[in-house]
Amino acid sequence: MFAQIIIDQDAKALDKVFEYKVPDGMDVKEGMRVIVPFGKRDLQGFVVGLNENCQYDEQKIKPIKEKVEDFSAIKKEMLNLMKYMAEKNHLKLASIIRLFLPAEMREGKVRELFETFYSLSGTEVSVGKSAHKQQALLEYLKSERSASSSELCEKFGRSALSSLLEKGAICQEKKTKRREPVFVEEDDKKVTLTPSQERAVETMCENETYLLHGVTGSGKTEVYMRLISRALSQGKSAIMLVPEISLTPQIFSNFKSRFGSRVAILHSGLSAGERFDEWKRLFSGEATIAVGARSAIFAPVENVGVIIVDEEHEQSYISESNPRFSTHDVAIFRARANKAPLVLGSATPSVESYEKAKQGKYKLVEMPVRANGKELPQIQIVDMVGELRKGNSTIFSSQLISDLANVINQKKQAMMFINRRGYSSFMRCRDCGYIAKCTDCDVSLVYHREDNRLKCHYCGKQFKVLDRCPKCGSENIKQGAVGTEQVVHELHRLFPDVKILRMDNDTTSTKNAHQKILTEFKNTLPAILVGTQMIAKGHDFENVLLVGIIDADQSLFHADYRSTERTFQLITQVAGRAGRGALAGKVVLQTYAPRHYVYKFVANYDYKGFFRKEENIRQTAQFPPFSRILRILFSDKNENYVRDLLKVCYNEIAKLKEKYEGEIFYLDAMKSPIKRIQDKFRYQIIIRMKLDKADQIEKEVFDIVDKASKTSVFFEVNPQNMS
DNA sequence: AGCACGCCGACT
DNA sequence: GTCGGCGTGCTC
Repeated sequence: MFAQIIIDQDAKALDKVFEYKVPDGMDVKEGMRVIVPFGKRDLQGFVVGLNENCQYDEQKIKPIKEKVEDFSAIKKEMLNLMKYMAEKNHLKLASIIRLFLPAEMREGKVRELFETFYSLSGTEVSVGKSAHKQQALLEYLKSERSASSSELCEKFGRSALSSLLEKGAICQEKKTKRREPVFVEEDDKKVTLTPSQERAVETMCENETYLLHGVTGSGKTEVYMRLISRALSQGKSAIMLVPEISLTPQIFSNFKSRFGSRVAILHSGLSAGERFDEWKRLFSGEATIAVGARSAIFAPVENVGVIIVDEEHEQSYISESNPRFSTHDVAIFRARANKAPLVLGSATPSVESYEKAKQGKYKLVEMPVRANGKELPQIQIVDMVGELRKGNSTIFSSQLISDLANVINQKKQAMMFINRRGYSSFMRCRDCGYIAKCTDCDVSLVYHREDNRLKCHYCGKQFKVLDRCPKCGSENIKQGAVGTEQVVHELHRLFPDVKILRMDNDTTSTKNAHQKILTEFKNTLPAILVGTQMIAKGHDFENVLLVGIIDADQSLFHADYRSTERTFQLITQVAGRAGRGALAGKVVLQTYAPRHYVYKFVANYDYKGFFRKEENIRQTAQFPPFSRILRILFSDKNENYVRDLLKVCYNEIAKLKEKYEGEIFYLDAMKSPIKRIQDKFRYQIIIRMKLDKADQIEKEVFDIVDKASKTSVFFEVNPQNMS
C-alpha cells in the first residue's frame, strides 16, 4: 500500500503530493497525520490518498515512520474542501490544511484528543502501606469500574495514577467521548416568533443558500437559534459565523444560556490551548455547535445541519492575510457537502449576494418589520458645504450642536461616529465639496504622502496633487480626515462639563479596555461617546438618543468600487444605535455631498432602492459583480527580483489580453499602495475582466505566474482593499 | 523550509 | 593553498 502525502511545510517548492510506502501492519487512513522521512529530516505529513500500487519511482520511495495518532485528524469532507480551495483560490495545500487544525497540532505536536480512561487490570500488586493515595484510587476504581484521567488526577494526584499504571495494577483505554445527540429542551417556545420570523424558519430548511434580509431589530438572532435547535433535534451539528468585532461576551452568553455546553466558541482572543480545547470538543462530538469568526467555518464538525453567516456583508469574511479565501465560498461548499441549508443574514446585504438572490442563485427570505414594532430613528442629512457658506467652518454643524445640547439637557447620551478607514485619504475641496477622481475609473484618487501624488488604485494612473479646485477654483482644497482626538477636543470646548469618552484603536489597545469604556459610558449620564467603526456594533444603550455622523463621506470617497455600498451599510448600522429605549432616537448625518444618492436611500432606509441604483452603476462601470477583478501580489525582500518578476508576468499577461480580445478590459502593473511590509517590497498586477471567460483566463494567469516565480505569489479575487 | 552541492573572492 | 559567501536544485 502506498500513501499520498502532503508535507506540513508552507513553501511553494513543497506544494505537491509525495508518495510513501505504508509499512505492513500499519493501519493508515486518509486524513491521518504521519511522520515521514523527508530528505535528512523527519517531518509531519498528512495522508491525502491511498493507492494499491505506486505511481512514483519505487526505488526512491521511503516508508512512513509512524502515525501521529490513531485516527484521522482531517476528515474526508475537509480533504475535499482542501482540493476545492487549492484549485479555486490557487493556494498551497499545506497552508489550507493548517486552517483546519489548531496551532497546537502543527509540526507533529501530539496532544491528547480523547480522554484516557482507567480501570483495574485484575493484577494484584503490592502497594506500600504509606501510599494512601494509591490505595484510595484502587478502592475508587473498584466501585466505579472505570474513570477518566482528569477525574483521577484531580482526586488522587498525577503521581499516584502514574505509579499504579507502571506497576500494572490498572490499565488504560482511550475513548472517544462522543455523546448521544442531546435533544433541545422545549425552552424554544418561551419566545414567540413574529409571523415573518416563523416563515423564515419554516422556509430555510432545504439544501440551498438563503439570503435572509431582515431590517435592524427584526429578530434575526432568534431565527438563527431556532435553525440551530432544529438541526440539533435532527441529531446534526451547526456552524454559526459572526464578524470578529461582534464577537462580544454578550453573544457567547446568549448561546451558552440557550445551548449550554454544546456550544464551542472559536475566536482570536483565545489562547492556543483554549482554542485547541474548543476544537477538540467539536472534533469528538462533545460540542456540536461551532460559534466563531471567519475561521470557524473550518470547524471539525460532521453531519452539519445548518450553516449561518451573520452580517454576511461584513468585509471581515474575506481574509485579508494569507491564505486568502472567501468565507462565502467555503460555506457554500460545506453546506452542499452536508446537504444543509446555508443562511446568509444581513440588514444590508452585500451587492454581490443580493445580485445572486436576484438571479435566483440564492433564495431571498425577507423580514421587513422590526420585532418590537418600533420605528427606526429619523436620519437628518446636514449639508456641510452650506454650513461653510454660513461661516461655520468647525467640524460640527449648528444642527448637530443644538441637538447635542438638547440631549445633554435631558441628561441623556449621544454617540459621535467618525467614519475613518484605511491608511490613505482622498482630496476634497472644502468650498464646493469636489472630490478628486480618476478620469478613467470613477473612483476617488488616493493621496500618497511618500511621493506626494494622487493615484488611482484600480488602474495605477497618477495625478499631480491639486493646488486649486478644478471645479470652483478655490485654493481651499485639502486632503486629510477628521480624527477622533480632534472631535473629543472640540466637544470638550463646547460642553466642558459633560463626560466625553473616546473609543478607537489607540484607546482600546490594552485588554478589556473595550469593555471598560462601554461600561463607563453606560453608567454615565449625560455622556458622549466618540468613536470609529468600533461603536457601530453591539451593545444596546437605551439612553442614546442621538447619533452624530461627523463626516459620512470618509468611507464614501474611498478609492474602492465598494465604498458606496460600505457607506450605506455603515450608516444603517450606526443609525441603529439611536433610540433603542423608550424615547425615539435621531441621527444627524453630516456630509459635503448631500445630493449623493447613497444619502437619499439611507435616510429612507431604502435598501432595495439603493441596490437598484448601485447595481446599475456597477453594471455600467463594469465592476463586480458584473466583472471580476484579480489582484496578483508579488512580494520579496529583493526589490529587483520582484520588479523583474512583475515585468515578466505583466508582459505574458498582456499577451493574454490580445488572445482574449475584449475580455480583459483592465490590466496594469504597479507598486502596491503600501510599498513595503515586513521588509518585503510589494508590487501588484490588477486585471479586470468579463465574467464569461474569467475562470479560463484566471487559470492561464496562474500558470504564467507559477512558471515565472520561485516564491509564492498571492492571488485575490475582488479584493476588499488593495494595500 | 532546510540541506547539499558548487563555483568565485580574501584570508590564516 | 583553504574557508566561506549564497545561487541553484532537490526532497517521495
